[in-house]
Amino acid sequence: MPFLEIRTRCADAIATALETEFGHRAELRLEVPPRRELGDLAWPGALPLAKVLRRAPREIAEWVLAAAAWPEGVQRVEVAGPGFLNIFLDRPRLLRQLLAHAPAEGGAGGPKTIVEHTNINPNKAAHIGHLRNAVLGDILVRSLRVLAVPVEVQNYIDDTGVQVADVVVGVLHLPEPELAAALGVEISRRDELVVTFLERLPGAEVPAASTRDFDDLCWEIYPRVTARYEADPDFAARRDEVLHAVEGGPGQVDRDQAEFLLRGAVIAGEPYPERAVACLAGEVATGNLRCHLATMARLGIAYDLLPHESDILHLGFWRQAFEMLKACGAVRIESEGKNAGCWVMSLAASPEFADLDDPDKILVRSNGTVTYTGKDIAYQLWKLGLLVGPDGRRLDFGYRSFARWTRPGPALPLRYGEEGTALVRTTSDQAEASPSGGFGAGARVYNVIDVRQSYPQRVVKEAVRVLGHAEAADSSTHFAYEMVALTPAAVRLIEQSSGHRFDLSDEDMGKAYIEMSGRRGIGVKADEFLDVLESAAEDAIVSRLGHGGEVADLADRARAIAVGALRYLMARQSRNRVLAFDFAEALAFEGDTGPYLQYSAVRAAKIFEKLAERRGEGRVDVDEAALLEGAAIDDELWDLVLQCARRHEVVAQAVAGLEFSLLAQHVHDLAQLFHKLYHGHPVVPEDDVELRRLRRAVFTVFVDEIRVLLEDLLGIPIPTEM
RNA sequence: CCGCCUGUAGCUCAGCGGGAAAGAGCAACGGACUUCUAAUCCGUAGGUCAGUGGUUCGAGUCCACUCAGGCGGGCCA
Repeated sequence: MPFLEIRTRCADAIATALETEFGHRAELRLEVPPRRELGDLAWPGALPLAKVLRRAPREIAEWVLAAAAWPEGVQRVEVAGPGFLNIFLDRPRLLRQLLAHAPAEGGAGGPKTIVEHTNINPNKAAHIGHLRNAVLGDILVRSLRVLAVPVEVQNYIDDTGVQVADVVVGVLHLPEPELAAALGVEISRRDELVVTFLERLPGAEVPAASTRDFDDLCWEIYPRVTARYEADPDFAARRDEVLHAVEGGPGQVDRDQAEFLLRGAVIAGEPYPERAVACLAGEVATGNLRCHLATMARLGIAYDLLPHESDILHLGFWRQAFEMLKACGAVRIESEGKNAGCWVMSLAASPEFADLDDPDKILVRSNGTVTYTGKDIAYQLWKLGLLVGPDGRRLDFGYRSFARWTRPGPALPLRYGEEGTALVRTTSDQAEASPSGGFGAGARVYNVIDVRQSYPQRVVKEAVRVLGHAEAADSSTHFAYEMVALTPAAVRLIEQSSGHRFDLSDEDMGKAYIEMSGRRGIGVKADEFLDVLESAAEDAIVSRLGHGGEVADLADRARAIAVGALRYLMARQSRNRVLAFDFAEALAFEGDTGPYLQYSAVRAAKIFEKLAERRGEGRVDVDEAALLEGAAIDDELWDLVLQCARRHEVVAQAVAGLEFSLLAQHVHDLAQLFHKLYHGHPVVPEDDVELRRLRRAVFTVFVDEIRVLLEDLLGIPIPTEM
């Protein structure tokens, strides 16, 4: 990282000069000035020092300039304006250094970091809101990897929750005509409908993504169930029955047996056997999960581990966490009042929660079941390696391979079902050892969860703290982001194309945005939207061809462009603003969009292609780079070089603030600089050998950098052509 | 009632440990394709950075208050 190095050396030089000249010690940081005529690095520190040292700021800057031992690589230093110290770098030198460095060279490294993201309830198809979570989480993972931090990616599966139970209730108890309608089949007896439902489960480990999958089927069933809960209070009792069965677990009952038992119960008119119901719930969760993996694979998003909530329960993780909380007095059972019979964690002692009217959070309900927050505490402790049994050993899951995936490059394509990396799920059998070993026990943990869950996330963190792990609590970060909502125009469009009526009030439709709701079936499914994006990209490619013939890899190109558009859309908006989804805006491929970035990479690659073809020249290698010494690099070329050098700084800042709009902005600026140069600095037609070499050198640095930024960092694939 | 977030061009948004002249894109208008592909580029126009007060050599950025909108404060997650 040549730029980081010279930046640090200049800062050191200034700090040393300040100390010897004025006896002043200070941590200082150099900025990159807004315009190149103001230099490449700047120190504004003389201004605030003026008061302390009782001297004019310009005078201080002059002193520092004269006294500092400027490192090699600094061409000249000036005092400017009211007292800025502007540093100009040796341009050809930095360019040569960049050419000598491997593009993906890492940084600091560090201890293992766990990122938990996606976490979609496995009871229906993913919608575009889930994509925001997954894309932000994935970019965090990629950013950490660019900084050479070892990362483990976990996708938590809430397979024993209410939402999965609701779909099971639908299959077992929704009136036959409604269930048949949701399934899209003729009305028949329930046992046949149950079979039809089970037949729709994915056959493969991870199926090819589509909008007619098992998760889409559940998408139809779920809102019908929630609607019936409201209409028929007795129906809600069914949910409790199912939840109770799920909690007991399926035992040894497998899918075939479950099907047999459920059919038998229908025919005999008897209650459903609990183990069969639990098995059905498990199949629903796993079936949806497999579909979600397929959806995320379209975006190049992969995981290392799928921790299941059922395993946290069955392996007694919660029991152990509960004992730990009791042992340190963090929880107590309420004997009276509104929380009578519940185990609560008191937050009164924590200043963070001082403002709450009711500073208690229920972890165990009066009926003895654990809340989600309770289970999350156990999970968080495990992630941090702090869940320790009475024998002093770390509690751990059993593990089993869930699917295999492969990805030839850093971005697309990601394929499941091929030899490659194992995606592992947890199991309740600790005899099943981890295939790769060593999951969990991260030194730092990020939970990518939407902002509405800030309160329970604070509770989880506080639990870690009161258990005596203040440092671990501080290393636990809730990566909060705002929801994705729909513009009224988008809702109307969905109503038109789907034929569904959401019956929203005029007041709702008058708002700036409308919240999506899986419960009501209001939303844009992820696969649906990706399909629309891909076909729009195909249209754009074809229309730009004129009447030119066929494109061999049309589908691949369209896929890359669709993914680029979507990922950039998610990255460029800062995380704490509601993303109001609008089709017209999301389908734009021009301007400040993913394809704009991709096009810069494609154009750059094309230059080298033509260069090889017409002049037999290629990239500028280290040997040829030596010829660049003393080259006159104009401001425009230099801007691009400098921007290419700033990756580490930008990524580190983005991770520190969890703000990826900074990354988006950085890559956009870089692409913009390139597109401008493209017009004014031709390479192939340039006959001057020296000038051509310089441009080749700058574009060599650019091609490498834009590839890292798009593919490695943002997960945006670069198409062959556009 | 309390807490958090948001308010920047007609629209959608950047602007991040205060720093040099407020930036993109879309929409509007005018220009550039026999060229390394125009998903691009150049130009014009468009702003009391919600408001008021404060801190500072310097505030869109920090502090206080006000206004407007959103989200939380569940034995849902």
